[in-house]
Amino acid sequence: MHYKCAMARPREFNPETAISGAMSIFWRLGFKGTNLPDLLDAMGITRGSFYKAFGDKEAVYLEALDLYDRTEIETAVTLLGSHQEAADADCIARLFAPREDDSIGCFGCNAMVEMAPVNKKVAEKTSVIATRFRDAVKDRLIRSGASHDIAQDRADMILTLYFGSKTLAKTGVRSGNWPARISQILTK
Amino acid sequence: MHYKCAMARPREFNPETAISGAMSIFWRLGFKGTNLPDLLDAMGITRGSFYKAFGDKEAVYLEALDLYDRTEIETAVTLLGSHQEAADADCIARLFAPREDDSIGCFGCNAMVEMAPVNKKVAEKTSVIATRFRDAVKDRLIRSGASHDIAQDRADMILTLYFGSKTLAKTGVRSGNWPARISQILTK
DNA sequence: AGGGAAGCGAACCAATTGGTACAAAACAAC
DNA sequence: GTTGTTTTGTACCAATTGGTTCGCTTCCCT
Repeated sequence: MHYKCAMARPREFNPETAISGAMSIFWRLGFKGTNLPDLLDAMGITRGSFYKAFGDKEAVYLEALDLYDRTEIETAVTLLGSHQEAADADCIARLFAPREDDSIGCFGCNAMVEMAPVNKKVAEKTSVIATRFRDAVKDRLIRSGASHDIAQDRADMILTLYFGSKTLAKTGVRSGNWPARISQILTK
Repeated sequence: MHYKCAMARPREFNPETAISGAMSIFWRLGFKGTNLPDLLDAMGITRGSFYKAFGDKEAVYLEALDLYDRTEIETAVTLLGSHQEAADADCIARLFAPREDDSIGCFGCNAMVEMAPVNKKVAEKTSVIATRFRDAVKDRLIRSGASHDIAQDRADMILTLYFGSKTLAKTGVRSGNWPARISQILTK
């Protein structure tokens, strides 16, 4: 007789790794632009494991967004939180630096545009991500001595510029010299 | 015997009106998010007419982008070109005013995010649209006495803010008081 | 009036979509 | 080794996808 049997056959894949693969392809191709075969390929698992472990495509997309929040956004928030960096402007401008492939943009921004208007859960997550990012900028400015209102206003501006620059980068439209521009904003 | 017969049976629909309907639904749902039945419904025509008149779904999407350029963008460019409006800041801030339904964002921005990285023609058109918009801002600032470099920089900034604000609006993230912000940018 | 060119719309199509079923396989506990 | 439980992978599925075919209709032109 048995009382419990925690795990019969162990997983052959690492869920975190699989979600990371999902994030990559969703980031590049979007939700509707990614079909199951390609998604499974990117995750390195087969259909059976996919549906058993995660439920369905939407659930994986939401998990990918969570991972994005825990990694990319977290990195940015941490960077903003550490004052070892030189000036606020340099620290913030670093967030605007070009990536390996600018045409993929920002996953959060992509999700906002493609999915937020038609999927409440995505709308909620992307809204939280944007707010978290903005608040990290705001908190840093407050710690640097800005008033609450000034910090709020500048953080709003920087968040908006961030999303705009990531969007424009997807068509290859260059949008100028960010370090100079950010410091200009921060000095009014 | 006949030599030419330009048109046997006349169209029962207005192509411009049909494309306008296509623009509406593509704007709201995106390219991949719009299926043929719904697209045909929005255009008010049937499959036969659709493929005969336009070719395929992609061609209609490109036509819709052209229409967007000729109407929405043209309106903005014209507004920027007329100096009957009061201050530059007020004129530009008007472009940031909320629309009936903010969750649809800006069609050009949506196209940039969803399609530009995977469709060269869309990338080209959206790039042209963004550039045209930016140049209209720049030209206005130059006409108001700004130097070329200053005008270029401020127009870049405003374009980026525009795209960012339209993206953020899709999740309902409010991004503040635009008239004040624009005038702040224009006065350095 | 009648010939011919074009628009129209429904029936049809192959391919792809996301998702399920189920048998074989792998392991822990006994 | 046997049993029980879970993962895995393939075969399968219905529904939907964008697109084509083709007979019927419309109406310009002589």
